[in-house]
Amino acid sequence: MSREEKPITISDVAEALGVSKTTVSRAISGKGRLSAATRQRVRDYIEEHHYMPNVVARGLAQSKTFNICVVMPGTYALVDLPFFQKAVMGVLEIAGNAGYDILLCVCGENDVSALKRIIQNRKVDGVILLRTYVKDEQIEFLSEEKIPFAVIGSTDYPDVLQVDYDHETACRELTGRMLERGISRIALLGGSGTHVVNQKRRRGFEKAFEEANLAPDPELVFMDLEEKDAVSRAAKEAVRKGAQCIFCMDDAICGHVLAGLRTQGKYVPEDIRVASFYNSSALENSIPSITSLCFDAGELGKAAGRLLLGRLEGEEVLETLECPQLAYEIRMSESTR
Amino acid sequence: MSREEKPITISDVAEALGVSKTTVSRAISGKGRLSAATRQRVRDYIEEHHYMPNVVARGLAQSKTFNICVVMPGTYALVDLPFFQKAVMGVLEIAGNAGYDILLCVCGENDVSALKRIIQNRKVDGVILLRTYVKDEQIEFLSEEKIPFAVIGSTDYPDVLQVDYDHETACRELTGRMLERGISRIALLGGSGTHVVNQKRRRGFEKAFEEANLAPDPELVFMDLEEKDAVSRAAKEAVRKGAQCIFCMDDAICGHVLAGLRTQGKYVPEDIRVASFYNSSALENSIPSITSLCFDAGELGKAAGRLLLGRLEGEEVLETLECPQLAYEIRMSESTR
DNA sequence: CTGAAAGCGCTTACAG
DNA sequence: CTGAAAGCGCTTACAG
Repeated sequence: MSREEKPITISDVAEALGVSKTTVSRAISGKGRLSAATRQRVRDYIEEHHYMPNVVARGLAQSKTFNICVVMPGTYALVDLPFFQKAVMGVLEIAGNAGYDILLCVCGENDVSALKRIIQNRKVDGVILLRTYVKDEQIEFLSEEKIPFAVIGSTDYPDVLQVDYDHETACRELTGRMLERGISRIALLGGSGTHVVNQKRRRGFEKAFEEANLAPDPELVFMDLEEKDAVSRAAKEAVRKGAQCIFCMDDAICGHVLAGLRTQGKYVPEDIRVASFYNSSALENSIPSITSLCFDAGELGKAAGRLLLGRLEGEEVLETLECPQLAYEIRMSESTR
Repeated sequence: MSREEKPITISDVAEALGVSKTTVSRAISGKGRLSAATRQRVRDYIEEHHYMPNVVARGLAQSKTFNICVVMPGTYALVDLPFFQKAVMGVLEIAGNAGYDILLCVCGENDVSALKRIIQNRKVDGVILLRTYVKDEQIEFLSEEKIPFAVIGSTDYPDVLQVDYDHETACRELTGRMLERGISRIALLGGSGTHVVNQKRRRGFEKAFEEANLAPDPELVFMDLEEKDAVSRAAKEAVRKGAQCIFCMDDAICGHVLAGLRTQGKYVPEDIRVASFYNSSALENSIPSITSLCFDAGELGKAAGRLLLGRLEGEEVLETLECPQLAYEIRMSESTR
């Protein structure tokens, strides 16, 4: 079936079989009554002649596209993180199984124009956001437009399908373990505070201190570190101020911290300990191995995919906020010995 | 314009203006004669009322989708490489500017079923392959079906739009530089030999030796290294066999080599030198800095996007094979001091 | 310069 | 159980 000899259509099938298009359509979709005999006849023919319904035409008739939009964050540094790549693959797997495809979109925190265009062009049936912000224009827009969507990450906006790990608890636990060992001069290096996940991580960090009747040294908390140099400087500062340990909010920051420390001739864990609130292949080759929190980005992608598809296909009742508490893992390694 | 109050259609516009749908359609597309006055009237109305044509309907009428499919390689290890991520972003930028969106697809070297489904569902107007194989089922399928497509990487299949750096020359040059310095016991560690790019790299490596009237030690060539452990073992072997330098075919392999050497207590470059045929953010934090070949994956993505769009929009004459020789960079760093 | 009408390939009330 | 017909929202010969 090459492009020249035009693809066979539902009319061709109907004609060949001496039935109506209606019948063929029903045999395919399974909707409406149909004698088992004719249904089988149609299916056999279709099978034999490799007929494939034109999804676009079906979409027009049903106001569906069988596409879902996945929105990646626009910040250059972020896009590089294996996290998003893995999450997309997770969504892809679930969507593919249900006959949906993935339309890619990149949005900045303050520029949702790409998403708007896709929605207004009606190219997709639903959307999955890979990252949430405290004030989130994407969510506001999608809610306003009443587009079905799900987010990876948490949000306080009402009625949104969301899936996330419990970052706050995870960070609290990891921090708690260090405090138990009497290590309390801990520096915290993080990215943008406008990301919900970074806020949760920070909150978990602080909670662990509260529970131990301690308080983190504000001088050791460095947020909004958006690029490599800023991270290196913060790491240097932390060392200078006598930090015993550096907590990194994600894998990218951790990579930069490790590089910065090596430049300074500081050894991990002898001179200073290091841990990361998110592990990834970016840290995989590190020696020493890095103490870190392990989350499965692929699982998040799958969960978000299932949530959205349920909303798309299932009963409209599924209006509830959902948040499967996925199980994270704390991996204690050489870097905090 | 929320989803409840149905989106305004071309008929609504026509009715409101007291003209025909034909006229509205022409005012938008710019095709066909139309008085400047009415055209302006239509455009003003559209602007004011935020009318957006339904791209799906237009697609059905024109047999177009305004989507292009980007095919990522399915191998787990590969998907992680920043290269593909960057390339996709490049395509996204070009496609977006032309009003096209990106449909994502993952294909294994021997499993093109995902691509087939997308094509047979007529979800896209064209395809971009991010990786080529010596025997390439994707290319065979797309050629057979007469689907417009472009590839990133080289191929010997006839009549395919392709864009690539000159890996062979680049690798030859880098290898040559080491040989000039009298360093000739060089190990080569590479991934699958079924990838065109890996063959080119190997060929460049060998050519440099030939030009110097030397020959590489076959014992120091390790191909088809598909996972971390295999790479580590190969690195160990290379050391044991007295290699002065290890060339890594890509960033992932290089990362594993560096980790493996550190485990063995070998220092770079004191004990052994290391260089990589592809640089990426994965190596960015490495200390010492790594001698490497630098290619811009984003540029490749953009070039491939332009090629395909030209083919899609432009004259059908554009049947020529094209291959802009993009300029690579050789970055000599500490790891080969 | 402008429009009526057919068509893109499906789906789905409505009849029978 | 099956079909004729209208409709999804556009585009495009063909007339005028």
